[in-house]
Amino acid sequence: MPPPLPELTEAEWVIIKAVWTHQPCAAPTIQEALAGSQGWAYSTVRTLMDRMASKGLLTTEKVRHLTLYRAAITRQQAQLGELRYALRHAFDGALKPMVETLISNEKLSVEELDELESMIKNRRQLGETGKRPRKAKS
Amino acid sequence: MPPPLPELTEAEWVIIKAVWTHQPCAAPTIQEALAGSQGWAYSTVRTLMDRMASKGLLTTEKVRHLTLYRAAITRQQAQLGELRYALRHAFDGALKPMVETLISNEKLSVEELDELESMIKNRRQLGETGKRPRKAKS
DNA sequence: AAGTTATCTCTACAAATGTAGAGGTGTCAA
DNA sequence: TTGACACCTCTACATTTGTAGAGATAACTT
Repeated sequence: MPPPLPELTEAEWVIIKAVWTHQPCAAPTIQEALAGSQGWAYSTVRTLMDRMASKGLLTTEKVRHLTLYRAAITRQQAQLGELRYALRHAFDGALKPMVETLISNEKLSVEELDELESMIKNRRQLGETGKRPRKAKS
Repeated sequence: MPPPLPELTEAEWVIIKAVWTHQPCAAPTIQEALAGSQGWAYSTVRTLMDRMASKGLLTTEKVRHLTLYRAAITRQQAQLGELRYALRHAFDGALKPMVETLISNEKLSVEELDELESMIKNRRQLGETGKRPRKAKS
């Protein structure tokens, strides 16, 4: 079973992003894809991928001599896992301060601010009709 | 020198939060403060704190026999460090999708949505007058 | 069939992290 | 001046993470 909301290390992020792009794929494919940015040896990539598979982050399938890998979690799950980690530890679960910190510390164009604003409006309507996010557990 | 935007491990978060609350403080104070929630031995707490000090996350000052600890970074720095990690790895630096994910996956009351909305309005004004966040580097 | 190439498996090792025991030393109260 | 107590230092060990070499095996080419 993949962890529902995983936390990935730096190296794992690098790997899984390449897997999302290339899957289903073999380890050498990933090694080559990352050769430029990381310069990792084949055995490094392979070890990382196998460890990720035993953690349930990737799945493997053996086709003859070849091992095919796929991501066992979606990008959304991984993203949410990372956010929840920050939310839990850095903000004690308080979402508003977290969003505040983001908005006030990072650069956003006026257009992006517009889009966020309309997202919020949209969101409020769901709230007022009593609808709650399906995924929100806790 | 403290790292400008640190990333903390789970245990480090637990420690530094207690230090923010109690500082300046001795290791036994923190150990006692966390006894209920963590049940860590004194030497565990002490080792963690000393490692954090050598990483520049805490400072120490020796008063006679006693070692006094203080946080070397503010809560805001630590929070931002955590957020930047997520932003960099999970969202490839794209802030808007990150905020979107947060807003659409987590629960926010209508009041909180209101507050976020007015933050955004406020933010937009800064943008339009050409003002840029002082802290935003990159 | 033999050589070359692609892939795999196994093993290893350093650094970081989580956790703690054992024993030393300074301090204060009797 | 001797305990008792508080706090300290040192050492240790398992696990996770980052990184990779060496040698085995399968597969393709001629």
